[in-house]
Amino acid sequence: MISFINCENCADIKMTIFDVLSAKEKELLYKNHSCATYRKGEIIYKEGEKPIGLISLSEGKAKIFKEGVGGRDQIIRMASSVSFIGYRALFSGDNYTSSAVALEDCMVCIIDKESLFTVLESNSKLAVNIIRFMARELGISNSRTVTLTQKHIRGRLAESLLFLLETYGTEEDNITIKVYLSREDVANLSNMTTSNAIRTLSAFASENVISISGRKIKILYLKKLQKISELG
Amino acid sequence: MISFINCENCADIKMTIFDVLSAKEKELLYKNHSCATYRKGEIIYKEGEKPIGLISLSEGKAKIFKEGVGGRDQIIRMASSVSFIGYRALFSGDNYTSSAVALEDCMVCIIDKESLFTVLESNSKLAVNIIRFMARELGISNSRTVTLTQKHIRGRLAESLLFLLETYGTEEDNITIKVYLSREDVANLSNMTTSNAIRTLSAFASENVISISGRKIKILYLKKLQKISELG
DNA sequence: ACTTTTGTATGTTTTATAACATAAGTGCAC
DNA sequence: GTGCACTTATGTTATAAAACATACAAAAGT
Repeated sequence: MISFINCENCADIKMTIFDVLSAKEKELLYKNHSCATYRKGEIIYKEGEKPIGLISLSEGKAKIFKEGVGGRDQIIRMASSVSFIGYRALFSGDNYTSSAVALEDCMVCIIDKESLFTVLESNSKLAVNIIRFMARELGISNSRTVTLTQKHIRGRLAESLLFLLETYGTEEDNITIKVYLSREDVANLSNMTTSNAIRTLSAFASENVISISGRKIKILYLKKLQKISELG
Repeated sequence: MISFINCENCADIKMTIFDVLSAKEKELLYKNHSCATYRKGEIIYKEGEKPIGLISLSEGKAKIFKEGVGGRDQIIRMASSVSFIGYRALFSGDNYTSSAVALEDCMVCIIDKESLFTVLESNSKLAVNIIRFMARELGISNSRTVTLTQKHIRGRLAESLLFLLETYGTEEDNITIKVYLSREDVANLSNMTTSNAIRTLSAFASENVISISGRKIKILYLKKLQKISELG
């Protein structure tokens, strides 16, 4: 847990990745961090901009997406608190190659780039943690490349729903996915048009695999959804 | 340059990523490395296997691919000497999530996992280099996810040809792509069926954008190919 | 309360691409 | 050299998904 204990906004940041830091190192990061809030729909960072630090999403949910060929967005990641966003460009030294938009009111904590790299160079354990973290992300990305290209619409949508379930969990009823997405976002996550996302969600609902009420989606028949996802 | 100067096989390994190592550290890696050769078509590693070390492709070319839903492969990376392969699983602690096959006779150099991690924990500069390297790979992977899903066949094939050109360069004539791939490999790289790869290559040839003689592909009109790739 | 905008839903048409079929060419084994 | 398997080539058909069209519902602004 990073010791941002003096910062009321970041007090709850639990980043096991920082477990390996000394008190002094944590202090340096703490001294050089800042907080910001974003309202639902606001841009946290944008494709082409230069990263100024490591952004940790302390509260709220965000979508990370790239603009595609015909202006069609592809969501490449759904972020939930607490996790890092925008770290790829920061580490590679590029400008952002994707954008982040708040899906609900968000609180972020930005650790200054210079300080982070100072700590990174002094503490190889942190660096190894980050390598491990990024290796997992790369695995997810490669996997998505295959499923998004090879699975059919139903398979892709089923996978997305499972993915949302895993990422955001459920409400108290244990079946309602705890995220509030437009059909367009669902489509952009699943590589399909909005029409087809609506259509296929309806199909799943009429098959009693899920139930829809507005943007709230309940998973009624998990096994079947998993099967649809696997079969592609 | 990693000081594998005593190893006749690895003498030519120039990995700037290891520049930051001390003589002692290089020595440790050297002592704990081994070499292997693979003939064209042989499997270097396979999806599901456990990584035993960091593999550096010292000579030859290889394709890295994942098996998709209907047994259809998706090539996620084309590797050329000198570069690392199979590092993702090594760093994440997983088993391999992709396979590597030699496209021509290959020589690899395997640095023992334990030794690598020892050096990695003692030298944060190496770790930072690896973080930077992986961040770039993640960017490429995300980018490919979007282009492979959103571009049309012609755009995807054009992009693949440009990608091969960039990765492997040309023969002495400056226009023949320096790699010898089956149409099936081209298809698996571009997310299309073999038929469509053949068809679209023929189309490009009849438009004088490329010329084909067997598996040798010449880029006749680079600008046009780039345009086809951009338009999608 | 009323219009305007935005999102959702669903039917119809069109199109890109896969699937299938077949033939010709190429390289390899014997 | 001859036969066999594999690759390349190309035409035809089938189909999944996009594009388009329209209607309705919900939210937002006036």
